[in-house]
Amino acid sequence: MHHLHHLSEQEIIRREHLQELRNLGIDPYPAAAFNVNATAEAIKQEFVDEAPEAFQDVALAGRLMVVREKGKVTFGELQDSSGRIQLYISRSDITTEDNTDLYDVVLKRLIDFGDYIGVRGFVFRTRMGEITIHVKELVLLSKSLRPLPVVKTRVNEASGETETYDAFLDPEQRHRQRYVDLTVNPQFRATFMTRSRIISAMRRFFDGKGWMEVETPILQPIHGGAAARPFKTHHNTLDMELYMRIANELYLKRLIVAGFDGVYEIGKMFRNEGMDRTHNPEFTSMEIYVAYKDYDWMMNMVEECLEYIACEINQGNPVIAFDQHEINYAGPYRRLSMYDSIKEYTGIDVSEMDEAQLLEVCKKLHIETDKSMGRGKLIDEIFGAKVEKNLIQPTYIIDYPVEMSPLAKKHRSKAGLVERFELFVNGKEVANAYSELNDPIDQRERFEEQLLLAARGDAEAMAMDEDFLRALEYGMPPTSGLGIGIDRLTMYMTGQHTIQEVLFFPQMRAEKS
RNA sequence: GAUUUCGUAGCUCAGUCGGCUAGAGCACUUGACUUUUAAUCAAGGGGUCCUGGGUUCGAAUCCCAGCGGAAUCACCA
Repeated sequence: MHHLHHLSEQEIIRREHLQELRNLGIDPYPAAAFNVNATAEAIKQEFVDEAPEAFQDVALAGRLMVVREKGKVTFGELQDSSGRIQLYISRSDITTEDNTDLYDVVLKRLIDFGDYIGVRGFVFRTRMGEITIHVKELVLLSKSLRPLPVVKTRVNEASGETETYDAFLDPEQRHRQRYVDLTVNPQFRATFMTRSRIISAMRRFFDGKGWMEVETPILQPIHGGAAARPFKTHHNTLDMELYMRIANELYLKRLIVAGFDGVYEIGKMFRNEGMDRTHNPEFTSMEIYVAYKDYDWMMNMVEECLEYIACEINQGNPVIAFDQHEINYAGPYRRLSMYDSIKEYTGIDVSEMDEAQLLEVCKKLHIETDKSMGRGKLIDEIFGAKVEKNLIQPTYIIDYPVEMSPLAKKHRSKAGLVERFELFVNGKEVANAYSELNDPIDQRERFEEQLLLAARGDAEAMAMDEDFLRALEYGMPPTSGLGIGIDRLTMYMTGQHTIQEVLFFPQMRAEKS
């Protein structure tokens, strides 16, 4: 956006302040580093009145968020990455008798709420009991030309609770201007910090097992590995249609073919589908493949992994509340077959039914169907409508119909099923895993069945991937694979109800100019 | 994609049944104040009432269309 937006009165005033600072010889955007030796939270936690010696020379930097002028003395609040601490600035401390400009002009008039400043001084406690920095030196580090929303808080003396006034909570503004959101709403910073800790704990867990983090292509000539509609793009030099990946499964399996025992990738997937509070066009998934294992082993591994992550972010406690539910991530989780789960929640045994009978069941249960749906899809519809929402505590649904899972190995003892499980928490899927199909002839037939589904109108059916089949023909060891939706796991582990709250920059419509 | 609902100052919001020059708090400007804390006190400035049509003597308000947001539902993780 190149056009100048109409400047508000306050923006014009701040630009005037900027010019006046320059006229006084003060650079509003100085280049030199300002070295800090403390943070707001650390001081507030560590300062003790009996031993102030350790806090005689502290240096902090951050935004000046609240200013309370009181004549020749000013109180302010400095906000750094850790939190806020009060500043006490007295004119006689920062200026000389013959020139009080730094206080009377610069601080009181030209420095605005939201500016970045650096301060040096000593820590003390005011009469009102607040730990405060007595400022001896003050420098402007960066001028703010737009006024931030003014969110005020105070502690209610009766209840002891913090009350917020004029909160900045409009979702559109918060998401479009996340930098503003995170500046004035410190309560939302914690979610993103936890997200980071979830991912790093997961990495630590996998790395500790000796598995290798890898990267595979995002631009793919064939979109495989999942059922979803892709984004298309075009490479000019190759003059070639490419797809943004909807999954990385087929590439990770190629690496198992290549001889690695365990590979995993944490990265973005892209699906050109609807957006709502649990779906963003790009989302983060973790996929891992481990050779010589099966899905039973994988269920144990997932229990161990999620318990580890939960404890890492929750002070050693694997129980994390979501809504009114106390979700316990410590294993073992309940294991229930797909057919048994449908029987449990509908009373209907669909295990022996054919397509026509399943259509009847759907009709009876008021589930919409269409002609493109095969037997597996119909069973999935019934499951989605009647079972899924009931699975609050971590629950494995195991042994899916073969039609639903073209990349999973046929069940070792149950005909028509595959060795697959999905993990449900809070009524939603958070993980999906198989004993991977490594029989190249079977895999080719499954792809061919997908082509038939595509011909019936299933836009999400998988495409044939000849190179992947070639890899399997060279031989892939028995392998178990797992995918975990990182965004959804983060939602559940941070108590958030929308994916927008766990993404720094959720996709939005173009802003109108 | 469907339904419901919302869009007023930098921010949070009032604005009755259609009726004076569209309001409040915070923020901003000027002034007072050397331990305040939603600081206080005094004075002042600030508006494309989302956009475009329509009805009307008169529209922030009613009608139509559009743009944008939110909620619920449907599909996907």
